[in-house]
Amino acid sequence: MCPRTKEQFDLIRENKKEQILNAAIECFGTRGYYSVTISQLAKHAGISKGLLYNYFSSKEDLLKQIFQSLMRDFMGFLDPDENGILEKHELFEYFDKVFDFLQNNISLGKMYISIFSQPSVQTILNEEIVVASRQPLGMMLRYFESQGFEDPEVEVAFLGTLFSGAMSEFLSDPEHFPLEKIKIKIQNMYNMYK
Amino acid sequence: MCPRTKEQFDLIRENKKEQILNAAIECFGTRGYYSVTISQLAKHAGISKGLLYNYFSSKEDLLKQIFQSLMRDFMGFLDPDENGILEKHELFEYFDKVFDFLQNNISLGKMYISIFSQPSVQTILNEEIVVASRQPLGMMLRYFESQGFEDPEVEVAFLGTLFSGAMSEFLSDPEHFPLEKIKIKIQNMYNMYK
Amino acid sequence: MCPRTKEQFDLIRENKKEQILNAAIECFGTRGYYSVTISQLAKHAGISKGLLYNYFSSKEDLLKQIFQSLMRDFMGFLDPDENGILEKHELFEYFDKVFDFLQNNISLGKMYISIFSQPSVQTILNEEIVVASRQPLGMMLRYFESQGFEDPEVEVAFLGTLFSGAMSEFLSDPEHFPLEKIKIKIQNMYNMYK
Amino acid sequence: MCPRTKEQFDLIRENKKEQILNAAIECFGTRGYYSVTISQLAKHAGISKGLLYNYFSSKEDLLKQIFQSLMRDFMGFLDPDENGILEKHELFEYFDKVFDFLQNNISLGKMYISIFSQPSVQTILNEEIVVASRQPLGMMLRYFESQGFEDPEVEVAFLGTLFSGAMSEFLSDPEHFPLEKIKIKIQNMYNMYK
DNA sequence: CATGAATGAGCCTTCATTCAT
DNA sequence: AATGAATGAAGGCTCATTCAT
Repeated sequence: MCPRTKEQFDLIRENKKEQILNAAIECFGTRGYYSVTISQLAKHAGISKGLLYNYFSSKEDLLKQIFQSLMRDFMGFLDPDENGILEKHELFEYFDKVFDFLQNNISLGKMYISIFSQPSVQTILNEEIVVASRQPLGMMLRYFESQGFEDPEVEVAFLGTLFSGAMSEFLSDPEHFPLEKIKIKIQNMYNMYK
Repeated sequence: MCPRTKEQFDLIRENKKEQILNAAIECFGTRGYYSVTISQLAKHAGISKGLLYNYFSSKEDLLKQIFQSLMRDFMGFLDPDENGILEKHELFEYFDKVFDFLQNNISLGKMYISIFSQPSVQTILNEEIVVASRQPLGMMLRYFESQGFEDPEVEVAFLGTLFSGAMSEFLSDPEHFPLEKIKIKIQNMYNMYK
Repeated sequence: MCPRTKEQFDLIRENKKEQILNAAIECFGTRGYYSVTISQLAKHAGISKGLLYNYFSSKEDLLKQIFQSLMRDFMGFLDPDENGILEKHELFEYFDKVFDFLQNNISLGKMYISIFSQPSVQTILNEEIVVASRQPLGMMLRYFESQGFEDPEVEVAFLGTLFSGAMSEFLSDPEHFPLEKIKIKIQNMYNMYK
Repeated sequence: MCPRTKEQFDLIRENKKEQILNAAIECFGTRGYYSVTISQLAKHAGISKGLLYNYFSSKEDLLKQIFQSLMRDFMGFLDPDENGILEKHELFEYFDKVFDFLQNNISLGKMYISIFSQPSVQTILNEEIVVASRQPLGMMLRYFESQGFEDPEVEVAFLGTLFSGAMSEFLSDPEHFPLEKIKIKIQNMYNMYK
C-alpha cells in the first residue's frame, strides 16, 4: 500500500496535539503542574508516554504552549479589533468574555491561577508572562488616561485586583461563587451599563 | 557533652522549631512547595535533614503546621477580642492588620497564595482549609446582615474578591503595587473612614 | 504510481541499501554506534525509519553488515590473488593499500577502531571477528615462518602492533599524523624497499 | 547517641568513593561506558542507585573522574620527578611502568582504550584529553630534539604508534599477547638497554 | 539532640522497533 | 516500496524518608 500523504499526516498531528493539550489542561488544572506525571497525562490523553514527546519536547514545553494559547485567547477578548487601543465597550465586554470563557473552561482557568501563583512555575514561564502582560497593561493605562482618571496607574492596579480576585474566588468554588452578581457590581463601579 | 537537662531540651526544641518554620516559609514562599527539597530546607535552616524529622513528621506535616499558624494569625486580626462577632471597627482594622502583616511577611504571603492556588496542595490541606474558613466567613456574613445589606452573601463574596485580589496582586509585585492607595479605595467603598 | 517492474525493484533495493550503509558508516564513525539513533540515521540517509527496517533487520544487523563488508575489503588488500598465501610484495602492498583506503574512508576507519575497542560492540560482533581474523593471522604467520624469522609469532604480534597503532593514531588525528613518513619507517624495518 | 565526627564521615566518604570507582572501572572496562547502566554499577559496587549520586554528580562525572585519575597515574610514570623534563632513563622505565600497570589493571586499560576510540566518549572528555596530553607530548618532543633525532615530530608519532598499538593489542587479548618480547623489541629499537 | 550516609520508589525522557496506511 | 505515528521497556536521575552512630 502507498504511504499516507503529507496532508493526512498533518491532520493526524493536529488532532493528536489538540487531544494532548486538552488532557494536559484538565490534568494540570485539577491536580497542578507538579503533581501530574507524564504517565498520568498520557493515560488521560489515551496515548503512550513516548508519543507525547513526538508532539512536545518536554513537560515544560507543554506548559508553555498551553500558556501561550491561553494568553492569545485573553488578548483576543481584550482587543478584538487588534488595534492596540482599548475602547470603553471593549473593556466592558472584556469582563463578560473572560468570565464566559472561564465558565466554559474551568480547568484552564484553574491552571492559569496555579501558574501565576506557583513561584517555580513562574520561573518556567517568566519571559512569556512578562511579554504577554506588557501590552494589555499598557492598553489599560492609556484607557484610564484618556478617560481623565485622576490616578490612572492606581485604576489599572485596582482593575487588576478586581480581576484576579474574581477569577481566583470563582475558580476556587465555581458552583457557589455568585459570578453574575459580582460582575454587575464591578460593571456598575465603572459605569458600564449596557 | 551530649546529655542536657530537661529545661535545656525544651528551650532547644522551641527555638529549633521556630528556626525550621521560618526557613520553610521563606523557601516555600520564594520557590514553591514542590520545588523545595528537604535537603535545601535543612541547609537553609542550618540543621541536618535528620533533625528536621525530629520536629516534623513529614514535608506535608511541615506545610500543615505553617498553614495552621498562619490561619491563627489571620483569625487574630479579624476577631481580636475572640467573641466571634465582627464589629465595624474590627473589619476596618482587619484590612490594615492583614496588609501590614503581609508587608512584613512577604514570603509567608506568597506561600499562602501558592497554597490556595495549587490544587494538589489544596488536597493536602483540604480539611484544614474548610475548618479554618468556616468561622470568619460566618462572621462576615452576620456582619453584613446586621448592617442591613441587601444581599449579604454577595457582599461576603465581593469582600473576599477584593481581599484575595489585593493579596495576590500585591504579592506578585510588592515593590510596585500601590497598596496604600488601594486600601484607601476599598475602605472608602465600605465607608470605613477613620 | 506505486507498482513497478521487478527489475526496477531490484535496482532500487541495491541503491537504497548502499545509501543506508554509507550514511551509517559516516554516522557511526563520527559519533559512535551507541550515540547514533535510527532516526538520525534514516534522516541522514534521506529515508524513513520504517524503510530502514526493510533492508536491515535491526541496528545490530546494520553494524554486522558494515563490519563484514569492511572485512572483505581488508582481505582483498592482503591477498588479492586469493590463494591464501602471503607473498613478500603482497605484504608490502598491503600497507599501502590499507592506508590509502583509510585516507579515503576516514569515517569507516574510525568506525572500525570504535568497533574493536568497544567491549559491548565486540560482544555483538564476536563470532564475526574471530572468523574474519583467523585467516589473515595464519597467512602472516606462515609468511614469517617462510622468511626464516626466529620467532614468527612475535613478528605477527609486532606487525599487528604497528598496524593497529598506526591506524588508531592516524584516525584520531588524520590531519596531523605524518602517515607517509611512518609508513616509510615501517617498510624500512621489514626491508620492503620498492 | 552523639553523631559521628567529621573525620568519621570523611573516612566513610573516601572509602565508599574508592569502592564505587573500582566497580565503575571494572564495569566500564569490561562492558563499555554506554552499555553499563547505573543500576548495574550500583549493584556491582554493592550500593543503591541513589547513593552513587551522593558521590558523583552524573554518569559523565564518574567517567571524567576515572579518566583524570588514570591520567595522573600515567603522568607519574612518565615524569616521576615532576621536573617536566624527560630523561633517557625515564623514557626507558616508562615502558616498563605503563605495561606493569596495565598487567595489573586490565579493566582500567580496556576502559582507557574504549575511551580513546569511542567518538562520543571523546566528546565528553574532549577538554580533559587535550589538556592531559599536551604536556607529555611536549616532553617527548623535547626529548627527541635533545637526542639529536633528525625528525623529532615523526619520532613522537612513531613512539605513540608503538604505544597505542601495544596497548590495544595487549588489552584485546592479554593472555596471548607476547608482551615481554614486544617490550624488548621496542626497547632495542631505541637502544634502551638496561 | 544531631548527623549525613543510605535507600528505593518513582519521575522525565529516549529510542529501537512495529504497523496501519 | 515507503512513511512516520505509535509503543513501551529501560535509562539516568531526584528526593522524601530512615537509621546507625
